[in-house]
Amino acid sequence: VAESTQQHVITVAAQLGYVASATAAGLATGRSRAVGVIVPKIDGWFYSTVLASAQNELLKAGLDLTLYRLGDDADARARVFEQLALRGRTDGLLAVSLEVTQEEAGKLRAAGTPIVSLGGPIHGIRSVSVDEIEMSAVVTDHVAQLGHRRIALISGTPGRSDLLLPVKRQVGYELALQHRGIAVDASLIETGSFSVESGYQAAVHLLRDPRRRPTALVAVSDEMAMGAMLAARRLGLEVPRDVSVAGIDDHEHAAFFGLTTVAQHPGAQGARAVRLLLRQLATNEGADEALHDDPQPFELVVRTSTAPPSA
Amino acid sequence: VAESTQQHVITVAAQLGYVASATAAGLATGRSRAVGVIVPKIDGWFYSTVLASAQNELLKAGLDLTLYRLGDDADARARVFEQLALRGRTDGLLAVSLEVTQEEAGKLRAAGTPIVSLGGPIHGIRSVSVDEIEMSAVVTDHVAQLGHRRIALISGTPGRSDLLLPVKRQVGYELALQHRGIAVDASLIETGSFSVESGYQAAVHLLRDPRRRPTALVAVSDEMAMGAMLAARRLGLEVPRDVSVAGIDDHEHAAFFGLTTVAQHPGAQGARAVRLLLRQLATNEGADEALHDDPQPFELVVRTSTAPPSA
DNA sequence: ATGAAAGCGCTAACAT
DNA sequence: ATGTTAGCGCTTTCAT
Repeated sequence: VAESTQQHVITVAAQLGYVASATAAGLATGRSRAVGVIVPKIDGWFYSTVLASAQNELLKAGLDLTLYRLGDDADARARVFEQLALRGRTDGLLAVSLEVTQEEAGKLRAAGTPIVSLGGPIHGIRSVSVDEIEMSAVVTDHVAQLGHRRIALISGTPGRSDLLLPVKRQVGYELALQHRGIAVDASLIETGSFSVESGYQAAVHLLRDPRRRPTALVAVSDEMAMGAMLAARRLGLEVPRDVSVAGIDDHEHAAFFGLTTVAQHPGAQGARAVRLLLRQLATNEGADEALHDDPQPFELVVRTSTAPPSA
Repeated sequence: VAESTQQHVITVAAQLGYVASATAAGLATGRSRAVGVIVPKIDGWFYSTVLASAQNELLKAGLDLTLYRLGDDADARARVFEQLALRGRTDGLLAVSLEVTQEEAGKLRAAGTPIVSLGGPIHGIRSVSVDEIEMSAVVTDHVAQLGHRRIALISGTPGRSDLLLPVKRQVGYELALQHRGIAVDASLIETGSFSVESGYQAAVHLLRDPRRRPTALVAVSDEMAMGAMLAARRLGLEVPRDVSVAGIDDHEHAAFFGLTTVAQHPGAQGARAVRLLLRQLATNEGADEALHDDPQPFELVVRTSTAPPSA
């Protein structure tokens, strides 16, 4: 074919706005150039950060991101798994903080695509996560090491989809105390729902009575820790003079609040999970690699909300 | 065919985990059973709420949601529009708070699918949005009506993708003041970046000097208003005794802060936009309906952060 | 009513 | 190296 003719065809095609049909290509190749990301919810700093970086990484590879959000409603959750079963819609799956029933795990497998999980260990699949227990133990130990003995915990009620998270973090707290020879006192443990407001309420309960007041307060999430700081101030207590407060996560607002916390890096985790998935897609290798957890880094960030007890 | 044979086939198919290939169906029908949602970013209360409800609504209809996030990076933004041009990946597009260049608008149109926009008027396409100017005027007027005269504004620097939003809200503020016969004082206008922290900084600037201090403070978003409340407290001022503070949006934390604001309903807006899109998909009708804005409801929510000036 | 066949628009394997 | 052709797995139209 003559050079000029080729040029002409290209020009005309462009003018007509021709673009190759992704669907047809998909049929022919058997790949959809899309990966599904399953999240429990999308509001909340952790999820949106993971999602943003996953999207970024996928976009670089020219892959679409199909979003599946489970939500609180059991009905919607069921619909998601149904939809996922529609084989061939995605080339791979990224499951974020997902804890699934046996049946759901089956549907996931039935999707027949590579899966990588982030932050939620699903039996038999590659997972990227941090050591929640250790992370929690690290902050708790930091507080204990400052000399505190009456260290309260604002724990969390597990949601439908992330059951283990608060439990693990509570275990870390207990382990750290035991390690320092401090007895775990159940009356020093309150439960919140991961929101700022619930942290506020829990802290009010814990701090209200001056006789029983702890000298330090560890919250299982930064958002609850911020609520606790607000509560302390409202009760006329100064942080860290009257109470130390520490959280877990290194939320985007943590620096603003001067909150001592353990930082994890959801963006990096998301990117890593996607790259893992991409590699699996490229090499078509399934379970050849070690499936066990791939522990992600975290580090203690000491700011101004913790100090030795003033007594 | 015998009844029993039919049953048998169905059973075997189920056992094999057979599911119809969405791709093949897509090729045959010309529809992908997915809609693309374009957002500037996904962190932030407004976007994640819209996204969640859009996802919900789509799921009910059995449609996938393909997420396109523009991000701050021009490169990534360009890639998104490229990707979108891959015709046939989506049956429709929902553009959230999107402001596009001429060229980008062209690519959007080239996608050849129905588009509905939410919160960002794009020339020639159906859009669901609130009257930003009026919304802002309503809070400002509420504050003025309480008797305040020195009313400061924490405005916003427009992001790459939502240029007009802060401008419109500032216009609403100015209009409301003029309406009450109050001169707009440029020294009473600070600019933030929509974050809690930037609201804090802006408020510090505005409130630091007791002689020039405004008696009330309107922020162009609730997050900045919360930052302002925190700043006021830090400066030893009590809200609303020493300064009134009001915001716009009715953020999920607004009630917790006792913040007076104007509520808009991103969830309802998202659901409405999706339903509009769905109808367009079903009826294949393009521009037959009125394209002009479809104003969404909002209402003033008076809480405890505003009161008459104490002087 | 049921079944056969002709595409949908690509990719990949083939023959030239 | 280039051009040709046979599918990919559905939907839909057409003949039975």
